[in-house]
Order: sequence, then structure tokens, then C-alpha cells
Amino acid sequence: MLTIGKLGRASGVKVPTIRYYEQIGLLPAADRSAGNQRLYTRATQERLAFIRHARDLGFPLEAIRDLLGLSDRPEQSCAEVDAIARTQLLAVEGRITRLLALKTELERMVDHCAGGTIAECRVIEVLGNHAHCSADHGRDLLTVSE
Amino acid sequence: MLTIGKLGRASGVKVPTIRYYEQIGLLPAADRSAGNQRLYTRATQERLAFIRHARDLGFPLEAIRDLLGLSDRPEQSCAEVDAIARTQLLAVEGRITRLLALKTELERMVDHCAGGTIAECRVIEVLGNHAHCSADHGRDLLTVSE
DNA sequence: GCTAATGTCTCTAGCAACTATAGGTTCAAG
DNA sequence: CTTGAACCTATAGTTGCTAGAGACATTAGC
Repeated sequence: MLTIGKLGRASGVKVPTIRYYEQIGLLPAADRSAGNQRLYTRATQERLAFIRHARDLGFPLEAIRDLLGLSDRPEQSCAEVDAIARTQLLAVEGRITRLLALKTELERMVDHCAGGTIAECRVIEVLGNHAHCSADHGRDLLTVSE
Repeated sequence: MLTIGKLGRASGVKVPTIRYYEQIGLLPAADRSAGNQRLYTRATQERLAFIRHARDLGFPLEAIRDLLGLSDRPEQSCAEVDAIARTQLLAVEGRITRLLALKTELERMVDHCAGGTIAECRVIEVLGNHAHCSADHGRDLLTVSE
């Protein structure tokens, strides 16, 4: 049985985050020692590794909750799992597309800055004037979970 | 003088967001009508357009606060402005790099899913086993502001 | 001039996904 | 047996908004 600190080091997840996952029900309530400290099994360590890897891949916690639920029913069809992964792939592709447009515009801004005074600064000018901007970067760039 | 709703429509920023910007000091406290409603000038409209464009480009509000402060001192050197824009460019490039790695891994996962049962599902398997994962997508993907 | 609809006001709480802090308890090493 | 690290709970803070309640202001039509 591992204490929470060891589990955290083993899995690369911070201790408060593990407690948070328990609180929101992503991890089952841990067994406790005589002194009320959490004790974890290998099974929980694997579950946490799964969560961490999925988070690294950008899956939102709700999607991970679904995936964990599905992985507990191994004889069902994996269509739902596939759909969640494809949704995440689409989200990632969308973010890449928009970020590439931002990169282009930022590069234009930075490249045109001659290093003079702020009055002549292209960066400020471009930011102040939407007409200079060709790309139509969608609003939702800022709201998509990551 | 524009009311807040008209300003919002003109600038593409939602009304509560405008009030929020005032609350955190990004916009100056607006003049008020006899009935206590906010009234805006063209100058504020331009300032808001600047903020919106910078947000579209992914600048965090703190960076925008700095940029606005700098743009009020036009005879200074634009080195700081340049630095903020370059920082943002680097952040965007970093996010693109990591997202491309994620995309590769997600595509591998999805492509290998044969559509059978969950027990044989590659998606679940890959997520559960970090050893399958080649890319070292940094943790901070999830914490960087966007 | 009156009424109804829309717009605006303040204030509070909520979202994701944690992170940080305070103040206390337990455990392992020396 | 004491010290110090690790643990506990509970609450509040982070970023950038968004949503709701309940009250006041403005405007359009009649």
C-alpha cells in the first residue's frame, strides 16, 4: 500500500491533485491507515496513470470519467471510446489550425517592429487596428478546454 | 456616446465582459447617464477593440494591461512591446509543437482501433499504458493561459 | 401620457482544473 | 522521545469570463 506522496511521485501527479480527483469522484475514496492517512493499491495507481496520460493528451476530466466508466465494461463495443477519442482529435486539430493563424499574425507583427519608439510600433498598431488582420481566428479559441 | 450594448455590438465583446474589464481596471470607469447607465466614447471603443484583438491573438489579460500602459507613452522605446509580443509568439509556438505531438498520438490511437470490444480497444490500452507513448508532451500544456 | 418590451444596473455564484494557504495530526528516523 | 517531514481538512485563490436574480432606465408604439 502506498501513501499519497509515494503515489504522487510514482505517477507524476501532485498530491493535492490526487485528493481533488478523489473529491470529484474520479478516484474512489481511498482506504485509510489507523491514523486516517490515505493508502493506495496498484489498481488505483493504474487508474491514476490512465487519468494522467489522458490529461496529457488534453482530454477533459468529463471525457476521462466516461472513458473510465467504459473501460470497466470490457465486453461492450468500443464505439463510444472511439467517438470520445475522435472528438478529442478534432478538438486538437481545431486548436492547431487556429494557433497557426495566430502564429502567422504574431510573426508579421514582430517582424515589422523596427525597434523604434512606441509611436511607430507595428505591434501596437496592428493590435489597435483590426483591419490589418486577415485571419479570422474564432472566438472559441479562448473557451475550448485544454 | 454609446451605451454598453451598442459598444458590445460594435466591438464584438459581450456586455458582461465589458463590465468585467472595467472591474479589473482594463477599461476606465465609464461616465454615467442621469439614470446611472454607462456611456462610452470613441476612445474607449478603440481601447476595447485593442483588447479584443489582443485576446484573439491569445495574449493574457496581464500582458494586455502592460501593452495598454506602454501604448500610453508613445515616445518611449518599443523594446518592451516587442518583448511581450515575442513572448506570446514563443508561447504560441510551444503550444503548437505540443499539440502536434498530441495529434500524432491521438491519430495512432484512433487508427488502431479496429472497432471490436472495449477489451481489445487500442484507445483504452494506450491510455492505460504510458510505455506505448513516445512523445514527451510537457505538463505545462494544461497550465499555459490561452 | 401610458404601457410593454427591452436594456441596463449591482451583486453573487459558477465554470475548469487545479494550486495555495492555514492550522492541525501522524509517522519515521535518530 | 523528539524532531521534522509528510499527512489531514477546509477554505480561498487562480484565469477569463458567463449566468442568474431582482431592481431601475429607456424607448417604441399606441
